[in-house]
Amino acid sequence: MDTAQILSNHGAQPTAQRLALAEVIFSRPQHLSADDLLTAAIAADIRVSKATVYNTLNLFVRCGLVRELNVDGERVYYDSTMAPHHHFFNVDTGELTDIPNDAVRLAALPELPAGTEPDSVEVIVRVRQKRA
Amino acid sequence: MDTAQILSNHGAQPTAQRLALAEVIFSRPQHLSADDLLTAAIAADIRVSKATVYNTLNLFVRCGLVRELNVDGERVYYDSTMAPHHHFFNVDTGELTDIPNDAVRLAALPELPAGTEPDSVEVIVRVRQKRA
DNA sequence: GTAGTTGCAAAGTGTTTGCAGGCAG
DNA sequence: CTGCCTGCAAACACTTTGCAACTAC
Repeated sequence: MDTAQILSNHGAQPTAQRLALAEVIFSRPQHLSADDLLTAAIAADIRVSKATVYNTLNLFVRCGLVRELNVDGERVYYDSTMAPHHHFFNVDTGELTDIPNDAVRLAALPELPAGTEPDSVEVIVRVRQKRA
Repeated sequence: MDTAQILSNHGAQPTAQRLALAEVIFSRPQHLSADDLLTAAIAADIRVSKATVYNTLNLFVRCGLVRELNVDGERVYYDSTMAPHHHFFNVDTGELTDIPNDAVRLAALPELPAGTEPDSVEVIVRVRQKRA
């Protein structure tokens, strides 16, 4: 299935910019900020504006194509992999790496707040540089 | 032990503003944004500026008196409880509630990235309003 | 005195938005 | 034609910073 099909199937109209950005995002599993994506897009000769990058990322999140990651208050990261998994966050370098889902086992979820249903579970393991 | 002692012991000079803000923060377990704290402080007739609220919260984080929470990209929340525990985040209402630490059990941590040591583990269980 | 703290306003960063022009169906 | 998309610049929200006045040891 090609990228245009994937976008359509998720309810996102496959415009030129969105297709090009999707190709960059889904070229490999990665964690990108909006600015990272804009930079990568420009490097790949994609003619796209900052506003469209932001609009597209928000759209992709709503469509379930990418996942939003909040690890530090500075900026939002977007994860090109929707498969459930968790993250290491190196607080010294800002580096984000994946933890396979099966490497983390949670006991049965505690009782949810009244009137709510589960949406997702995110585990962030913060690590720091080991000092020599 | 009084609040001034606690601040001193954590390496924070106990100034009038810091003491007053600490009283608000530690009056009960809660999750506050910087603006929440400023509002609460003003309501409590504490004469303090926005800059000092931000400086104080950052200081308290560095001193290990409060914990920073990143749940949505909008703003940072500060948790008045240092004891290890996790959080429910209601994506519809923005409400944050605690999950007791023992309600979540993690399997042994996966191998950390080379050259790093563990810092902390944060589990966020996102929930949404159950539609009627 | 000296070093650290405060308040104000200005600056900074990341993100969103209003609007005119463009493109697609 | 009509509705959605794009780009630009301006607006925005949150947070940090420069600096002068102040406070505490």
